[in-house]
Amino acid sequence: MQTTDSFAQHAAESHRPLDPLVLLDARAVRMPCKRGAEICRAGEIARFWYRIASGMARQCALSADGKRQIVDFLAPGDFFGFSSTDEQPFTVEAIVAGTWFLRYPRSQVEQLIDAHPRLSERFRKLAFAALSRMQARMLHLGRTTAQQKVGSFLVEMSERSAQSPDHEVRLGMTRYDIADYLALSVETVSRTLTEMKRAGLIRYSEARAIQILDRDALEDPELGYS
Amino acid sequence: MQTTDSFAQHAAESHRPLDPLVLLDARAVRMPCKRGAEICRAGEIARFWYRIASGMARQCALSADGKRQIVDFLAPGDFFGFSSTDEQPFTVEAIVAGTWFLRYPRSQVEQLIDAHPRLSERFRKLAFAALSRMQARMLHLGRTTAQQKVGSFLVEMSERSAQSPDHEVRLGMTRYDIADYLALSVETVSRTLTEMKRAGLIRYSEARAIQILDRDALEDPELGYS
DNA sequence: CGGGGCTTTGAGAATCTTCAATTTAAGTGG
DNA sequence: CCACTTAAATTGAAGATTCTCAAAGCCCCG
Repeated sequence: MQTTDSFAQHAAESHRPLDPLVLLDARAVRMPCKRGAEICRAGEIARFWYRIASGMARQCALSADGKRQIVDFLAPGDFFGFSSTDEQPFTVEAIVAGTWFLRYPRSQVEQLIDAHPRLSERFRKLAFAALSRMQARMLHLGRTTAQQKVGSFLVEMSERSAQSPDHEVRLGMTRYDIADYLALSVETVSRTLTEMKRAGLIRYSEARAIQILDRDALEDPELGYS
Repeated sequence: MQTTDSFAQHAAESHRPLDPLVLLDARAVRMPCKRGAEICRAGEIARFWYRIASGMARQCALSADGKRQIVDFLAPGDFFGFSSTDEQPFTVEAIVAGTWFLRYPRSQVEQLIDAHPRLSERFRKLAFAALSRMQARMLHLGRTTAQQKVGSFLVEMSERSAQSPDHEVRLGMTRYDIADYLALSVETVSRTLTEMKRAGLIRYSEARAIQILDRDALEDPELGYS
């Protein structure tokens, strides 16, 4: 259901003698980047497709009036840089130190896709999955209260990241990024998290690493605080 | 940039002797549906792809707790029903009388796509475009104030619909649908529209047909009312 | 012409934002 | 490695916006 699954899928299907994704990875360049560094910029010619190898990144859009807004967070395994035109639609920036990404030359990838129907299907479904995920996210952002927004955000992030046994979510991004993404003020995000901590729904390992104690209450605040 | 363009693209490229989309349309069944009727339902086996021929529809998601939310409005030309799994991800319902849609058998379409790389590319880009549009919409929904949400919604709808010379937008959907979509209360939507009317930014032809008088002010409320 | 859904308007309560200040964490250079 | 500098997170209080509850008017359709 998520692009994050792509690594798992890859592993699961590796018994196939000739998985075309291997051909694709042979064309990729693996690159590091620092916290805050730009991986690609909106408006540039889209000569590459990308995938996060490790770390985390934010995908930003620029509105007409020049304001930047985060439209997605990218975790290891996530592809990005797709465009229906020749222009990169979004800017992507690393948000944690030690972020690595893979860069695929678009022209070569498209040639490969044309030659391998299975690869074509794979990428079509990749795009469909990204689309579903994006629409599913609108469910979260479309929530009305800060409690609901932050709660479903935490649950979403925990589902996207590899589940650690203690339900810890390593967020990586700052409160400012979360606020931007959820269309809330930083103060409200902070206050809401504090409130959830007080109510026993979450626990802090660090400011950016949170343990989920009551998942159901996060998804539906009615249950948590009466 | 929008899936709405697909008809225009089709026309523009019709000089080609064998546009593969023609092959695809030959497999389609054209079907009418009444206002409120369900075209497809979330959770069903995804045996078809669909396209709106005329009228308008709403795409709804069901959250875990059973609440329905509108994640997109579909206009003539828009494809839908894509899934990365075998399940239909969303429910789609007609919202105006006289809505017609096209239904494409998925298995046949996928066979055609495998056989025609150009068609494959077309659908890949279709999915990418839908993705961009979805993310662009998050810019709108991510706005903080009701003024900004409703304003950018009107502008978006006017851009998606065929531009009439007097900048009239035929919305089709009710205030309830708009409120659901923008995560606002019906009353706030109504009050905001009334306020915009008073400020001279819009004019009503009917309740669901609105003329845009000051597009810039709608996109950036700072300009409109000081 | 009656009914039901849709739209609008009002007023009070709840929520969120803004402005301001403090505390905590992180990064830098000596 | 520590002191220093800057960024991030938290908390408080006042003001603005939005939501909820309630009711009235409108309009299409049968």
